[in-house]
Amino acid sequence: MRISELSRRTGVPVPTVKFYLREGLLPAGRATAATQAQYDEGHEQRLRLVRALVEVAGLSLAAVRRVVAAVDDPPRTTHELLGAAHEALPPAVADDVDVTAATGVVAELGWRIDPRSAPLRQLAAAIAALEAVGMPAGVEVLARYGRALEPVATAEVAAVPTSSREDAVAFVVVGTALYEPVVLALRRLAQQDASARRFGVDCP
Amino acid sequence: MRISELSRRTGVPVPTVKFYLREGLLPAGRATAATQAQYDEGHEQRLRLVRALVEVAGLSLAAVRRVVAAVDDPPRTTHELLGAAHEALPPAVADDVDVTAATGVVAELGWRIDPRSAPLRQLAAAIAALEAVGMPAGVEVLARYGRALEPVATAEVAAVPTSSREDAVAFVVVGTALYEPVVLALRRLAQQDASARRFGVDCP
DNA sequence: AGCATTGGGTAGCGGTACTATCCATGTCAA
DNA sequence: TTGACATGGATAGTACCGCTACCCAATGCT
Repeated sequence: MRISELSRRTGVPVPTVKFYLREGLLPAGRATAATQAQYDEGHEQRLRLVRALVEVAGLSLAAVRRVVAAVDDPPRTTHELLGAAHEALPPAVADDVDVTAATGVVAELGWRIDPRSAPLRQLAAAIAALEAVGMPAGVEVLARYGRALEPVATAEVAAVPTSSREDAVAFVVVGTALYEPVVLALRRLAQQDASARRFGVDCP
Repeated sequence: MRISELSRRTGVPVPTVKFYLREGLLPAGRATAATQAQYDEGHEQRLRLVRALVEVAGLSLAAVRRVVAAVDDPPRTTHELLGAAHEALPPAVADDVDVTAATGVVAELGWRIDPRSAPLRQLAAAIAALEAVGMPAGVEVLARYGRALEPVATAEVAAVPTSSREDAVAFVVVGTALYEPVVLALRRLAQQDASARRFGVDCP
């Protein structure tokens, strides 16, 4: 298909598709002439992925670029792939944060975590922020959160397909980023339900 | 204290503090003269909150403004306060999304949710995005996520202090926004642990 | 032949979050 | 008291992001 068809199918304006091509978020089409190129379903799929990462996962184009780079050039092992996906995703946290508290939580949970892991620094930053606003979170509270999330993560990792390399890559990268809004929305909904139960409100 | 002291204590540059004052994120100080004003610990606390919401929760200044507005002018009931906090937080989703799938998940979980609830639309948008990239999420999978998050949300709502109005407001608004990075970071860490267990890696 | 479409490129635009500068007023140490 | 410096208040400017508009020559479609 040509660029206008790609645009029509995905609802993304042609100038924006061109912009993504320039930015390297979308691979170039197969050139058939100086002013003609062909795009296929792979391009359409990639374009949908980029839009979903931007609109739903709220990623910046820079983060999207890192994510699709991980998709295009995946590390050798699935475990490393997960690490690459986590490195690509925001929030970026400086290397020099004090991860002591976060490491304590992880230890309490008995998890095996690389001490340079990006999520570890993100957790450390979040803990520090809670302290800064005068709402410190104790290790046992954080461990309760962690234990609640354990079965979810285990199920997710168990669902990673091992049959095909590409399937695994897509699943890990997309799943990590696109399920975050799902988790956040469900947490908020669960809060509303719990709040309705506790404070007793009539819902229309 | 004066503005420079406020700046020194929080690490926020003086011009930025002035900017926040202009934007209404920070209430004006008590003016003692034409070019002199006094700030107190309340200002310092608010400034820390604004910075935490921006840097850790990743909120835009517009979202921060909505959040602090909810803090300053809280609704009557705690349940409505939670709703206000959820409305103030991103992602903003159009009113006209199809919430059928999201409502189905909520029904499966047996939750009592206002059909106009913002998180319901956010869940609907996330489900639609997963479908668009070819990774549709079934009701039973989503319900498993929901059930895992239930105890967390129940514990959070149970922890809302009822003694003081201000404490409740601060807890709900700040807790909702600032615990989201905690949840996301812990989910990623749990994934890394599960991945290490499944794919067997040596961690240094 | 004629005209819209395409690819390819540059330039501009609107929004966000600051940052710099200016200035009249005020503080305070010498 | 005097003079250096800080402060509040305002305006203007900056840097980045994510597009969007425009232009042009080559091409395809009729």
